Amino acid sequence: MIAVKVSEKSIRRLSHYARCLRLAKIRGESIITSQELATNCGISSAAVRRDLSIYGEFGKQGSGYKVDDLLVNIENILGTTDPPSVIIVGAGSIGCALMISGLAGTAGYTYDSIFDNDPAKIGRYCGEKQIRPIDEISEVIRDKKEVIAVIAVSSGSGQDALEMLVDAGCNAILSFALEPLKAPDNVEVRYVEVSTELDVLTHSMRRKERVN
Amino acid sequence: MIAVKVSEKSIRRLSHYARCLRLAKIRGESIITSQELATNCGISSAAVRRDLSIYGEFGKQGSGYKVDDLLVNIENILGTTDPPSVIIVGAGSIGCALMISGLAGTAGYTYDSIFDNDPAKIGRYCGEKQIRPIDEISEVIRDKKEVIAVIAVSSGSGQDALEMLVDAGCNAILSFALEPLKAPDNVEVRYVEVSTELDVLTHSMRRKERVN
DNA sequence: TTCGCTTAGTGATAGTTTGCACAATCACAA
DNA sequence: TTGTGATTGTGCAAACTATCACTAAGCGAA
Repeated sequence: MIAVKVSEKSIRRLSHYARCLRLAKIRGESIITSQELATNCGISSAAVRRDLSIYGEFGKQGSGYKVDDLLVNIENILGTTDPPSVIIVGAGSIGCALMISGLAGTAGYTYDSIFDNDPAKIGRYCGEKQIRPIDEISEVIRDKKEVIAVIAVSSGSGQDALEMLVDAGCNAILSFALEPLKAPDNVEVRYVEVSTELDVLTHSMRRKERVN
Repeated sequence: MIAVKVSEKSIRRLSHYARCLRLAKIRGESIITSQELATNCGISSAAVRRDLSIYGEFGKQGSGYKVDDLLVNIENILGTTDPPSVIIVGAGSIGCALMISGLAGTAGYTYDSIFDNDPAKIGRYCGEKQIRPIDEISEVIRDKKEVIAVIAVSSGSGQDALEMLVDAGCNAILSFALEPLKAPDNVEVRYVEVSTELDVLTHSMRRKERVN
């Protein structure tokens, strides 16, 4: 496959399409149109077609896209055909909740293990898995080769966690920490920013009041 | 204040600036430059100045921005000077974790209450707060006037939860549910999409392998 | 087959966002 | 007061993104 350079927004949308396709598959549908995908994802059908056409011609004029084939193709593009393991750093309430709630309905990710540096927590269970001491992280990362790490440590320790992960060879991180983290260029860091989402909601709510 | 029409991206960045400013305040700094804000948020200083100049001239050439004043101004713009209450629908692991972990370090949001429809859970504690029956939601929303609701229910029940909230008068929702939700135009819905973030990370990781 | 209907793929266009670069302005020191 | 160094606010160009609207192609019925 040719590695096309494409925007992050487009990749996010591919992820949404994949989710819709999985649902359509469950419903037993075998064909889906750009219009249906668009409605499900809240965008225009032209956007859907454009996103998909970047990578090839997956559809058939007059009918639409084969659900199974398109899903396979998108998972190929995303690389989620054989998804990497996910580990969690920090067995606080958020870390444990992620572990327990699992990732059902996603591309097939599974939480492999969870770590903490608090001796009192080590050995306890989060769902099925026991909390492991943090020094075992590098071993796990080396074994798995490819790992996405979720940082769910308490405020202020995010940067330390990141550095430990990077040293161990991890290059994909999803952080729930509030603070912005610094990482080398070859490491991709993304954030789940609950507080920013709340700010955006507040802004929109208050703006409406002003306008009305 | 004039209600300027502005992009969501810009609002998100304002939220980040606010966070940086709070940290700077804690560190005891009284002046901050666009360059410092930019470095902290991982963007260019021109972007910072542009975002801020949309709403007024908050800075002083030659020195920078007064930390306190700028923070007040941004909180005014976002509407977070007096932030709305946040309620949680769904006392599963994620809902409870949010309640427990709290919102320290944010604009000052507090989780007001948490609801579930499972009789077995009602009355139990999530941190300080007892889980309340779901039929009390509309009462709470009416009392508070302005509420942001976090949907953290199990897969498949997201739409039901949303409709109940909308009926009760809530018009700002943050959903952790996987499925895309349908809502009236006057209701703002945002999503925390852990699985999409993982997909984006996987894509970036796998793309690097191909290129190298 | 042929016609009419549906839908994918895409060139062109309009709209947004970003980044550069510089004039205007301020603080401060001599 | 005058000169120097720093930093803001912004015009402009370039890059990027979304949208329209059309062509080409497939499907099914008569």
